[in-house]
Amino acid sequence: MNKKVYKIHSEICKTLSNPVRLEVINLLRNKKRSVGELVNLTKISQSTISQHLTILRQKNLVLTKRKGKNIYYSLAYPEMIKACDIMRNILFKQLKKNEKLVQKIRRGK
Amino acid sequence: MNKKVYKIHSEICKTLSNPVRLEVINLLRNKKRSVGELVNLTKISQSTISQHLTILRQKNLVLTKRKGKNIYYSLAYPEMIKACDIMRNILFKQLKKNEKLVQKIRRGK
DNA sequence: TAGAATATCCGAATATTTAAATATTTTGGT
DNA sequence: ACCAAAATATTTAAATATTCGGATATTCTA
Repeated sequence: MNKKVYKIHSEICKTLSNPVRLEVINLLRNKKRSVGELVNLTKISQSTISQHLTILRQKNLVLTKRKGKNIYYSLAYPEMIKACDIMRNILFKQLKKNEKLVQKIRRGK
Repeated sequence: MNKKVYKIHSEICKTLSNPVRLEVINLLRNKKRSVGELVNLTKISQSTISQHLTILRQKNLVLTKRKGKNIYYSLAYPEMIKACDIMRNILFKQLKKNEKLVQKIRRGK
């Protein structure tokens, strides 16, 4: 595999490696949402949300469509959700393992 | 979804958002590999490879097992590869779209 | 216990994140 | 067509984080 592929791949991952952007992506899972909706749903500042949407747009991970006063964002590649879900499952497995470890240590005392 | 989940998820993605670590993960796709093997296969400095392996270990994304003089690394969650492959497919789709765009612009001239 | 394999420390260069302030864009009413 | 207001985007700068390889340290085996 060409090194350039890893570089580009890493940039996609970097785009996903921010909690705000992951929350936004998750909110776009099956619905288009306007910027204002995303601000309300996340309770994150308009400026911050807009900046993160800009990043997602620049990386071509979201699409935009104006409807009246609002601009609606949606996922450019809905299969992105699958990748996120796999990672979330791994995350949950890790948490469970930690729980078990904590319990073992407790019992060991 | 709890904000903490997005935070942890973002840390997994951050761990993946480096070309060296992605190359290592890809090399571990179906084989255990020693540090030296990874250095030789990637042509990346021993120091750098080791630092990235440390990060992968800290995030519990790889497992280690000593065999003689070598320490062999393997994937803790082989399904991680699926997530990577989905992202790589998205990446390829994006590249194809760009190619097509370039051709359109060329024809338009 | 020497030497091979791997890990850590360091510091300079670079990148990311945030919200306030400000700018831009577009609508909807007249 | 024009204007006020709503919606969204951009700029800025300080705080923080990441990355790299050389130098060095540690660990383990034979």
